[in-house]
Amino acid sequence: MTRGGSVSQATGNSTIADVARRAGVSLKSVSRVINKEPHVSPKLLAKVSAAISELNYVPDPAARSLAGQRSFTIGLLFDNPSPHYTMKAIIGAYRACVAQGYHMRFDTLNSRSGSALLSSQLDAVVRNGRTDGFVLTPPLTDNREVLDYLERHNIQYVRIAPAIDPGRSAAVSIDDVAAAAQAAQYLCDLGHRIIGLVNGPPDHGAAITRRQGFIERLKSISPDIVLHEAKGDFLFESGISAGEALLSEDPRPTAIFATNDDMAAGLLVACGRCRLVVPDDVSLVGFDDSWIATSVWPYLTTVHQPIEDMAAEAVQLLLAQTKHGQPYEDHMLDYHLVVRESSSPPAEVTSDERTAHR
Amino acid sequence: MTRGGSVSQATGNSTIADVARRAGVSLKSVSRVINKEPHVSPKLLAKVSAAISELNYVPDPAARSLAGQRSFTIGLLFDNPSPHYTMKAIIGAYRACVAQGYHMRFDTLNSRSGSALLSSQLDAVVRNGRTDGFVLTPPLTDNREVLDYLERHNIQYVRIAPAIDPGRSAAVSIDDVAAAAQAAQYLCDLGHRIIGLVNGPPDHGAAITRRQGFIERLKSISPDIVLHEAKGDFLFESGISAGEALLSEDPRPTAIFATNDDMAAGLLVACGRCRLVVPDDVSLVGFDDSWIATSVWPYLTTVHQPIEDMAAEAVQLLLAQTKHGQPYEDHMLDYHLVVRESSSPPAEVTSDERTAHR
DNA sequence: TTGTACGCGTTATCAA
DNA sequence: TTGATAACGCGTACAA
Repeated sequence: MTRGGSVSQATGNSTIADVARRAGVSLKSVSRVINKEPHVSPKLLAKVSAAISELNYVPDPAARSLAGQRSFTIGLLFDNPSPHYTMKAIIGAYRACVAQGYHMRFDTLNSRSGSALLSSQLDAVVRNGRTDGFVLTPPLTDNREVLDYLERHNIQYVRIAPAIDPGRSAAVSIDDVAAAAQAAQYLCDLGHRIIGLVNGPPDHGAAITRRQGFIERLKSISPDIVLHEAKGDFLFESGISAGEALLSEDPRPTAIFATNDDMAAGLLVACGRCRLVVPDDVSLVGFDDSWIATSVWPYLTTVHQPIEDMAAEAVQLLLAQTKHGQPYEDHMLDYHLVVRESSSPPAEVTSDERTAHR
Repeated sequence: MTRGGSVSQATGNSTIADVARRAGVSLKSVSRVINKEPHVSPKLLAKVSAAISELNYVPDPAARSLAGQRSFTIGLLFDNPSPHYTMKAIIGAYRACVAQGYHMRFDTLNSRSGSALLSSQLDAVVRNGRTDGFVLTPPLTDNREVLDYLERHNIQYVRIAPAIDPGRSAAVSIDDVAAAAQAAQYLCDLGHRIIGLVNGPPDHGAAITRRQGFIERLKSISPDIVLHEAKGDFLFESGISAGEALLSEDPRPTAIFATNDDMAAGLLVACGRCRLVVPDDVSLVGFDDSWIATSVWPYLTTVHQPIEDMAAEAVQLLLAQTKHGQPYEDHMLDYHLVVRESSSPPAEVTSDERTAHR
């Protein structure tokens, strides 16, 4: 109030012209610095940088996108049944977007609708979105219709955890085969020999890859291991029914691996209903290390997958690829098994039972 | 391919000039229609509307925000411990933003940092955000420093579930007092007379309001009801420790009300550790009806709060208020008790115990 | 390596 | 009630 006049200082909205004047250079030179273009002498860079920070200058994204080609917006595409996965992906991608001065949109597609509907959904997303590119999360990652559409329209995209067409686009993933194998190894090392497996939805590439990694390792450890499989769809409820099916098998599994945490939490319920104590009677291992893994009791042993980092990394790859047309990179991030309270060696009785049954 | 030439049709990027030409009017007239400005004759409106839909015209947000005042971006501010609440709020707010052609940002503030830090966090958010306004979620809703800052900088905002300074801003809420009272009534109707209460963080207005509503109703039903209180912070872990404290009370509560679902899920764990069966030995009631309420077993009886709708409504109020400077509205949305498997009448033993203790 | 002139698609000002 | 014209802040083409 008493300061009077100049509002522009307070809100930090100086323009590129202010910076140029203050640094004693041309508009274009400032622009070069902002966009990290080549042909900028060190001392010009220094002058401009100084002016920018003195004026607290922040480029106006609207003006940039109007003048340039880019919208400074990227889109995150989902069709994921697990809310926990979605949340982490949003957070991670958003972090990367903010860091780069980008907007983020997210949209949900229904990939199980017909191909006509799918393509009209894509039309809608693409048309009013004006995005510079998309990050695809599973299972969209492995949907060829989506991939084809994007390529046909010349739209940049990066995939998270693709299971098909490697090299078709930039991608960020973990080694699902090895991760699931580690879970199998862990359970066997604990002494389990009768093991259950809860699968994910059949259109979900990672679900298939995890199954494969888990089973292969089991077989390679010993041909005597008994494996029971059950269907699932990555949702909590399907974990309950899968668990009830698995626990009524004979011989009954002493350990169950679910291909995601939501279903593992459902297994916990099934165990409760069957009056079985976890981990004493049944060991449980999940996959993802999402919030639900530590929102149930006992806390779930699970494979930690850095979903936030993967999404952030995907955004960075996308931006790098839109700026300089680099060849497709495939970034492999680390996973690790997190051992918590839902797993332990099988009870003695169990091994007696097993021999009795043979 | 065979259609030849015109690319502009396919991608839908026609400009306001195209529309004006096609409708045979001036640029400004089209602009008026788009922005629903007054002084537009019906037949002009009809011509322009027709041209717009024929050309599939969508205004360029970048150009709009450059020429106009608005950034077409609103911000959602969080400092919420519960990830489930956050996710729902994001989804709801995002839905409303997309419907109105707005971008959405979200940022996290740490309101427990000192006031100097808080205000620099706000500076950062406000400066590089260029948002048209903010939606404040609890507990930021009741942080006077934040409110003061926003008003001092003349920034529009809407609060979700405010507990202080009613009328200071537009707001969206539910009647927390009545909602908690209904939970109390429900438990008493079931026959419970020894009841536990898990509180939320002290800086969280709704937590206080819920406590108040719950206790008042209990007292009004009967002065003989025994109430045990425990501290909590809205997180899962605090539910566990609160539960352990409550369950070791003498007389032991036959029912516990947690002021959010995450803590109620923690109570479930405490019950398990104490070898108490829910709901046979202890009834549990939560608040929010978030995902976790149906990701545990037994499913939680809880008060459903329409978080997504509240956030969406908040966005709409904000946009209405930025466009036409209307007076502050306070929208009250509906809640309802969702009875699931975590609650039942107290076991007979319990009422014997109660009389024995008196 | 640096600078100049122009245009991006829209809204705002002012006149008709 | 309508329309012409000047910004908005920045990137791009081209020139120096």
